[in-house]
Amino acid sequence: MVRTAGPPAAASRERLFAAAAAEFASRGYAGANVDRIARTARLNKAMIYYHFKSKAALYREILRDMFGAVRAAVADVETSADTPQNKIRRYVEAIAAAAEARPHFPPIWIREIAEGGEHVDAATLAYVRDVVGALGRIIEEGRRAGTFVAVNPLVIQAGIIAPLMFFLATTRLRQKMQRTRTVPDAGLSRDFVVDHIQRLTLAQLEGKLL
Amino acid sequence: MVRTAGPPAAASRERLFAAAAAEFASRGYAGANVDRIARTARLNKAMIYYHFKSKAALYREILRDMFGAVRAAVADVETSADTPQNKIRRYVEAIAAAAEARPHFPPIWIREIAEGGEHVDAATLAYVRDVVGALGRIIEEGRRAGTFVAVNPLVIQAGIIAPLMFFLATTRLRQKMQRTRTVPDAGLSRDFVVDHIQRLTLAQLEGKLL
DNA sequence: GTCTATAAATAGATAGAC
DNA sequence: GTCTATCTATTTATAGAC
Repeated sequence: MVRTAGPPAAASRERLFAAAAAEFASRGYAGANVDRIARTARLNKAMIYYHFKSKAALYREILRDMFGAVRAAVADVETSADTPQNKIRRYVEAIAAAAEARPHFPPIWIREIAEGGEHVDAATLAYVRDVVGALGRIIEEGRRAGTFVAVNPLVIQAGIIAPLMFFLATTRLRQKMQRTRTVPDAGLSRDFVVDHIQRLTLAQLEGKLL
Repeated sequence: MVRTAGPPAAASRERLFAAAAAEFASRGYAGANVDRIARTARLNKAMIYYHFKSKAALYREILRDMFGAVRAAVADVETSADTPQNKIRRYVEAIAAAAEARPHFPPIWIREIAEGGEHVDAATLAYVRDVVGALGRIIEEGRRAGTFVAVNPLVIQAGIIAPLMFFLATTRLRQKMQRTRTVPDAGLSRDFVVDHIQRLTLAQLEGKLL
């Protein structure tokens, strides 16, 4: 089958998806404008309602994509053959990688937390639960092996997600605060932060804070 | 001076302020509705424009109140006579207390982070800078005393703020996830979390993660 | 699949009476 | 200080042509 000269139709849905992700990330659900999303995708507003049911449905699809990716990455880590310590390291790394592959991920996730999961539907909520569930099983594995102490998985999850998302989402804000050079940002690289969170998490799990 | 029977006029401004704080917290700046704010305050929408200049000005006033309170509490801690370790503990406690005194605080702060400080004006930004500056001086004091290692204050600040705000802001979300009882929430009290963050922060500052 | 035009609703802001 | 009524702009969503 020969393709026509213009942009392929299939790509338009993806352009809308990408434009919407960026818009929701920078302005939030309520602040997002479907007209602007369409223009960014070089399409018309009506196309959003053609490809997606509504603004809300479009947003939910983005949420499912985000947490579906995290769930898959984390499931790989859990079922692999590795020590609990390394699984924890790779768990942190996997979430960081999934978030970095989607620049809209940190702002959107952070906002949903602030809103108490207002737009999180049942399907997405199940993904989130699976992610925390996987972490809980890794912790339990380490506990049975005698290397980890018993800790609430939610505490550990919060200790990972919170600084990670904050770091990834605050790039702009940190630059804004730095224009007056009050605080040094040097050394705050992505790898540094991931490494830091890995150490912090393992220190908690190994009971080194008591 | 004898008070009249009806509600005193001075109180209406405060009712609007309180209603607005709750509205901004649960829906974000863009999602907030001035009409709803007025109704919650048992007043009319026009009163918002009488007491405040605009929706944006009202929001900025709330931000200044939030960070002004944190700045004051943190300044007290910094200038007090205490060991650097205790100052760090009290620094965490002071921020937690300021946030708890204002239920709207965690959601609003978290959102501003996601938005890169979109609505943060110069006055508020100065408050934030003072807060991080105070932390930096406490750390430097401990470093000179030989008890702390040199660490970027922003890393420490993020390590405190992120889990703390997440915990305080996710009460609803955690309840939502718990309806199916997949994850236990027991033991996740306010005091537990503050204590945990204090230990975590000191462990970093004392170089115990290396 | 893609567009223009428009309906329909919502929301920020103001005028003016009391 | 407080209200009602209204203006104006924005925005989600749809109808219908191509």
